[in-house]
Amino acid sequence: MQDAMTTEPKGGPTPGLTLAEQLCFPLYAASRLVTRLYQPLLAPLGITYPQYIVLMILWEEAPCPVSHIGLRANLGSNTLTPLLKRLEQLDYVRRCRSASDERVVDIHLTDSGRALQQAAACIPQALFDAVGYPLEDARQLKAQLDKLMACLSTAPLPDAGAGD
Amino acid sequence: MQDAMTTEPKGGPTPGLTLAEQLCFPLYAASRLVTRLYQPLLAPLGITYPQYIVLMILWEEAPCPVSHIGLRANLGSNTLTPLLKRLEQLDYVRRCRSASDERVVDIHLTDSGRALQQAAACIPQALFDAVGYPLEDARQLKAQLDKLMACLSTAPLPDAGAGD
DNA sequence: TTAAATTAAATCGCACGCGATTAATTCACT
DNA sequence: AGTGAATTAATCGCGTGCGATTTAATTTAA
Repeated sequence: MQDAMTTEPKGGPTPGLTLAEQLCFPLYAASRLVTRLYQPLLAPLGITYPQYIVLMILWEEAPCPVSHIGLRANLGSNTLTPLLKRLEQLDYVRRCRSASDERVVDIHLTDSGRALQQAAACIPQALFDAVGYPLEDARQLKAQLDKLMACLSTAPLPDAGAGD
Repeated sequence: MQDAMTTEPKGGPTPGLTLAEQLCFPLYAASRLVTRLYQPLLAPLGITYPQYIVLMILWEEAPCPVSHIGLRANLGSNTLTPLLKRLEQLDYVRRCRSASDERVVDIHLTDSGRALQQAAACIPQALFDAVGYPLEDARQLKAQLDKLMACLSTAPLPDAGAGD
């Protein structure tokens, strides 16, 4: 049952690259696993994990334009518009076209939306308690992820065949 | 228009938990960013990032049942069945019901599917070169992610209201 | 001042993820 | 053998993500 394929420096093609290859999957898997852990805690509030992410931004900065949420969360209007419409249907936000610039849609929190912040306040703690992940490791992991994000953001988009 | 509650006062609720809250977002954002970096390199091969993940598993272990891929990638048949059908349409895999157990569908690599491994071999290197992320950091990040995964996997699914 | 470029959302299409259910097959137990 | 539990994929429904295009409003440049 236990394959030893994860670390096979013997004859593998350039061990460093293999490791880089391995980095992508834990990231993909861990992200989905975290989403799954949040889900049962968010379900009683009627929201999904991406909606929770957006609400965290709004709890800090509402009212703000859709584009601002997009910058913070790295999401486009193609994702945010339907998501925000769902939050509006839940009466957590209101979408108002800006008076000064009719192109902009400002997202406002409703009273329910603000109240939700209190209801969600216990979630991080509940998760941290359930998962036995040491706080110091969390700090390091976050620092590493921030560093990775910085590198990824400034990275030139690689092209397929032609080398520059 | 600026409420004092939005910006966190110094008496915030347990700084450690706030950090834990912060961990979820970088994970979510980094995972999507990595996917986006892979995409232009995978597009010429006609495959998506999740398809690439599945193919990496198959390059190691094909032929194997759908359920085995699901265990390795933490994906269910609801995700894998349509994904594998697309890989089959691309002539990268074949789906054959097992003779010994008719419930099982074994996934085989085609010649094209095997050839794809060579074509994709340069991708990790290309990315590693494009992103200036130090190898040593990648090692540490992977180690942290593996540790997190271990904790998440063994964690009891947290329930909303009632404890335990 | 109008035409062109720019910007912000919305829309469209497709491919995940995943909770839930269904259908078919095999296993276990009497 | 026979019935019920368990297992494996497939299916359904919904909500993202995201490349691409569209629409509307604003800025700019001519």
